[in-house]
Amino acid sequence: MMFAALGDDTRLKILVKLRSGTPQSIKQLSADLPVTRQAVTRHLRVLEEANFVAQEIHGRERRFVACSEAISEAHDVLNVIAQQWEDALVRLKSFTERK
Amino acid sequence: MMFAALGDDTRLKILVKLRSGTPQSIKQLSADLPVTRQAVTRHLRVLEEANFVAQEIHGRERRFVACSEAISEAHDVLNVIAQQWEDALVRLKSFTERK
DNA sequence: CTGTTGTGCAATCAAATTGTTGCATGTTGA
DNA sequence: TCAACATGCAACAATTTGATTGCACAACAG
Repeated sequence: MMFAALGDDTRLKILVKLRSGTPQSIKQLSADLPVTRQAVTRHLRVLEEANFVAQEIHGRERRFVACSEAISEAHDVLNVIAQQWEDALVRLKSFTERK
Repeated sequence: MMFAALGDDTRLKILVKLRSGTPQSIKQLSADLPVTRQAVTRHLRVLEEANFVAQEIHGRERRFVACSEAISEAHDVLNVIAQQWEDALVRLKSFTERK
């Protein structure tokens, strides 16, 4: 799920790394993270399933970029909970009930 | 952690229930959720630790209300990741590094 | 006082999460 | 061609999470 994907420190760090906009390989992203490359791969899959990142295959590398759409969607849901966007309630309802 | 607290469907539903602003007891909150009262109690503790809710004791009841501060903090972090608030980067760094 | 009600706490359990190591495989470049 | 490199995949272990049941207890209402 969306927020669950953000609920891990390593994944947040990965997203921060991707803020630059430059596509980065798994190797690059693993560089100064305290976990193995394989662990980073798993985190990237979680982020991809929640649409926070997308990948482009480039030779033997898989380069990842951040997707701003999912982030603004998360944004919207927060707004609903914060009761700032009354008329977006329907969207939240469909969100919390669709699974 | 902040987003981890939001990363559960039941907890999101609890927050939506609390959108009304009316303090609600554990019993009330458990009412039409598909889990036991004890499970809801645990979820409320998680939400409280992340400062999404606060409680006020009222006789034998514990009534919970939503706290908008934590939600806007989550908001801020999303903004940073979305690269919309360049100058808030420092805050995110301290956030992701403080544990 | 006494029964009902709202909660807390502990023990337990299954499933998911996070991480590891080891080995296989396709790509690149000298 | 062949070694180095970037990954994928599988097996496993440890921890956390989400939920349950059962029992205890304090507060309210009659």
